[in-house]
Amino acid sequence: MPRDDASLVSRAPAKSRRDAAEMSNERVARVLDDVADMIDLGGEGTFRAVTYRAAARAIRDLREPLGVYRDQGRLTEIEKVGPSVSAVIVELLDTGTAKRYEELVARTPPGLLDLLRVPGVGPATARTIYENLKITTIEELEDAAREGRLQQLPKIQAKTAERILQSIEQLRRRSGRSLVHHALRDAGTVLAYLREHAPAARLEIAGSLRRMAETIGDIDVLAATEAPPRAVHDVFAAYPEVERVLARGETKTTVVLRSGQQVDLRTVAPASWGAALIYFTGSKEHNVRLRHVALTRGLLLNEYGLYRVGEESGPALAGATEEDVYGALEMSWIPPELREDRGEIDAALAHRLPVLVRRPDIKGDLHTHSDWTDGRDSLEAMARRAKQLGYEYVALTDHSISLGMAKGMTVDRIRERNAVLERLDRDLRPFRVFSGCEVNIRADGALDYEDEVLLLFDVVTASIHSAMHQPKDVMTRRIVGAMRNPLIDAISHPTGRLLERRDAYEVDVDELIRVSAETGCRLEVNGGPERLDLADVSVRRAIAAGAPLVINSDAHAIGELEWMEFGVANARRGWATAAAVENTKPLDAMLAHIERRRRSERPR
DNA sequence: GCCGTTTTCGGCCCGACTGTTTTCAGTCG
Repeated sequence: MPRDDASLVSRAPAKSRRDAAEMSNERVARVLDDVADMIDLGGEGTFRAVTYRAAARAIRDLREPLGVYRDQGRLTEIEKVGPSVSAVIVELLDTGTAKRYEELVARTPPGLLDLLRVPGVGPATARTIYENLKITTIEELEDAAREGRLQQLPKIQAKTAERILQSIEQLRRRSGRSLVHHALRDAGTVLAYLREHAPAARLEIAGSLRRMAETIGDIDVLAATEAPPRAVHDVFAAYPEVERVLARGETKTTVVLRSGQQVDLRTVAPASWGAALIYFTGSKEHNVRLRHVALTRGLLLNEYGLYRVGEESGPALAGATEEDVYGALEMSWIPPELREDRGEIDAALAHRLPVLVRRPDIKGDLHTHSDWTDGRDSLEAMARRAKQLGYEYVALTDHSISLGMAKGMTVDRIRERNAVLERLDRDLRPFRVFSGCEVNIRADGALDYEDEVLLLFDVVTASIHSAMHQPKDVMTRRIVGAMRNPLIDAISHPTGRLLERRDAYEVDVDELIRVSAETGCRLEVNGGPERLDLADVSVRRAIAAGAPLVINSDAHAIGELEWMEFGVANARRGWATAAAVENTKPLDAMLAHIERRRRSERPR
């Protein structure tokens, strides 16, 4: 979802009848989130805001459209949806807006919601800033901070003003790109619709989504058809989720969906399918290098095919499939995840591309959460789904004690939880269920638990959840300290970045890689679509240095276990083979690892 | 605003961290 969705104007509910009839769960959830923000800004009961936010989240987790719940009179069965919220939802579904929402909009200064997007600025600060300086835009906030006006306000001094300026800069660098799971969801529904209705021989997603890039710009859809492509484009433009058509030509249509996602459809003849798929998959840099390789052989490559220079109007040497085109250039076929001009073309010319890790290579997920802390499903539901997904084992790694927000586990609760896990472990054999923990690394570098408590677990991953603004050397020492404890198996989301939301904290990743290779403490490739941490380039450096990796979903609900796929894609983008990833190893290797850990057998 | 009873209000996740404060408010997760 593009970032500018966050502005008040673009987030306002749709007014037309047609929109109202089809207001999506996401759209309703966003209005409820706005209501919560505006309640906070107005200073009326914060718990009311908490409820709206909780309802929005529950709605995002629904598996059916809200319309179905309304029609069956089941709206109040949704968590946190009572009489008031359900009335708002019904109004939204029926009319596209709601009185409660309109009233709040009317008395909230336009643009004030935007101030909340600045990390470090919450409702109280936003209100102070507005009441004293009448500031309602991020631009005005920036000016005021630069001119020193901000720090004349109560509770705001130089340091706070400085932090606000930094946050605004971060915000500026955000690009309005979508996270991969959002883009994938939109792409899936578009593709399903086209496959059912459009007269096309082939349909595929191309572009950054096919390359499984960290974040996605437009969704590119490629269609092959013998017939004149007009009919395909007509069907596409009539897709019910289309909000507006930006461009409409003979072979290309660009639309914006209700979700805010832009989608391009292009059509080609089947004989050009492979060449077009390469061209529209990119990256641009990959294509440039590829065309250069073609030219050195006296060939010309474009989206229609591969030709001898000067014979572009004649028959193509290749073009129907990607394999044909790469083959005609005497190269191996290149997996889309590698097409970034980072050496893959030379490797393909030498037929020395690595065999990349695949999702079925993964034997177990070692970072998952249950409703014992901040997850949304039970230990049993998580374990059973993990088994269904074809793994040999799973570790439930709920949060440690200091994450109050996540109901961190006391020693008593750890023992109680272990009893449940032991029963599951017996019941689901030969599948194995391990007791794990995501232990917090505190500001001073200490772990939340003493070693004797860490020994209550089979699998422990450590991570940073607080004090993210420490200097680089302090932060690095903090993490390295955890890595040198042989009871710590891995470091989760090693840089703490949240894509499109928060930069990585200052940390010497190369030092983490070095210590990882030295101690065997693994570095996690986190599959959470808003983390994908480590970044692909760091994954590649880790592999080169011989640092052991582990790919995890960090799932907080059963549906999120499939985020493993994103972690695998990210590892592939970092050229990872199965051998570089520890949790591709089978159960007996995992059991041996747990046994070694129990005896603390690891270089420190 | 919801929830779950101790059925008609009181509690709602709560601790760490930061910056501004000498005891706490705001933000975050």
